[in-house]
Amino acid sequence: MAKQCDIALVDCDNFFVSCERVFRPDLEGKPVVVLSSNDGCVISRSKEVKAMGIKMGVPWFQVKNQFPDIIPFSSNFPLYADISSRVKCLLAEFCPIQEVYSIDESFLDLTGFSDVWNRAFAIREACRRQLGIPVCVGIAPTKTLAKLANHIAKKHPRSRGVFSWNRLTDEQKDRIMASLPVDEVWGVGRRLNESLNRQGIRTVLDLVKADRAVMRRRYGVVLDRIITELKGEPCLDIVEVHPPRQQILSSRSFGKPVSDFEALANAVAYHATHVAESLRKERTLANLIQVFIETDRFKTDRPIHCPQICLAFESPTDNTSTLVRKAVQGLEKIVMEKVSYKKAGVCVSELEPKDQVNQDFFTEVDSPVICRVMDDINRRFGSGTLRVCRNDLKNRDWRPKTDNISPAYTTDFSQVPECK
DNA sequence: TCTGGGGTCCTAGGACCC
DNA sequence: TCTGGGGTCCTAGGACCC
Repeated sequence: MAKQCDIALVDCDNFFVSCERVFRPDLEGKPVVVLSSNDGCVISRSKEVKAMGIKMGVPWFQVKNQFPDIIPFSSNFPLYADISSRVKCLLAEFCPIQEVYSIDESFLDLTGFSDVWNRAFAIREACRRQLGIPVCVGIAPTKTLAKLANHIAKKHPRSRGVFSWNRLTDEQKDRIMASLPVDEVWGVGRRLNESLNRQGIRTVLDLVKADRAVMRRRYGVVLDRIITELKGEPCLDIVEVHPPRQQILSSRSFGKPVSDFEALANAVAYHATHVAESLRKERTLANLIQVFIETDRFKTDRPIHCPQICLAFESPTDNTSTLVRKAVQGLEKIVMEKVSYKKAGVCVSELEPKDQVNQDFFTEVDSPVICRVMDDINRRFGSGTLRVCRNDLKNRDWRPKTDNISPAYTTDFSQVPECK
């Protein structure tokens, strides 16, 4: 028999809220939410908020008046990204094989350690004590089961934050799977859940016991892999090094509707700049650029207009000026006069690694010196210190609302908290 | 008044080729 | 009268994730 693997999923508890609480310990035990861009939707909830029945993703305006005690934060991604990287570094001290799955989750391959169970508790303790971030750990032979085990660790206080599938008897496994609805499974979303329910598959156990051939035919390879993993047979590997991204996108809803062309061009230039910086960070070059603008999709009394255009570069590029120029050209082609837009974005694709691009004698593939200088200055003095003209601070009417933003405690010297 | 942003993978179907 | 079939590639759209 093959040796059983110990795959751990470490998942931070309500991560964004926990990050805010690191610098605001007075908020411990109080209902706190973090909102999406424009203070639009609830994207992280403290357990007090979950207990009030407020669902993930609900529009903030629908709940804020009803629950005046809730303390809202606009999202502060530089802070969350910084704390996230500290968590990943700390985890690396406990396990050399780590897949960084998302901003608040990592898979660790603990197979071979003699102290898996105690190690999981040690991880939890270290994250709490050294970083102030509560985490839960789920351990299982496969990633899909580790996700499930993590869910149990989070939900049941008796687990004290760690749950191992590998310590269960077969009867216990069946009992747990029979008690969990099928949509708790990683990869079973709303549509699949509805469809499975119609077939009479309501619990995780129903799915595991379902006819494999039928499932495969009806739902394809994805669900087939999920079932295999739920049976304890791994088919998803730990991905230690992420392949380069295939597309890079930057977009935002506006704080208020925008019809002025200069303001739209400013937004598009802002996103093109952002995308160019990401390309240089990833060391990839783009062949295609897509520009899109959208009217308010929630306003049903007027037509929805979502034009987009895709343009090719003459040669692959990561140059801010080139991207901005092309993006604004695209915008000119799709924008309609006297229409109010609510969102704009830029997406690049057909990316290729910079060092593998065929060098063409007549075109410059290396970023021009000016981009490197811009990156250096912006890194040192703050994002946006040096910009192209289109990306000027005038015409920033489109800026999203961030009424409840916390300071950049850990990434800006002028905002480091003071001790008195 | 007010409704996020950034990704990946899979599949079906059409175009095209021999 | 009768009008191939199999393979690949590409793309758009759907579904899912956090």
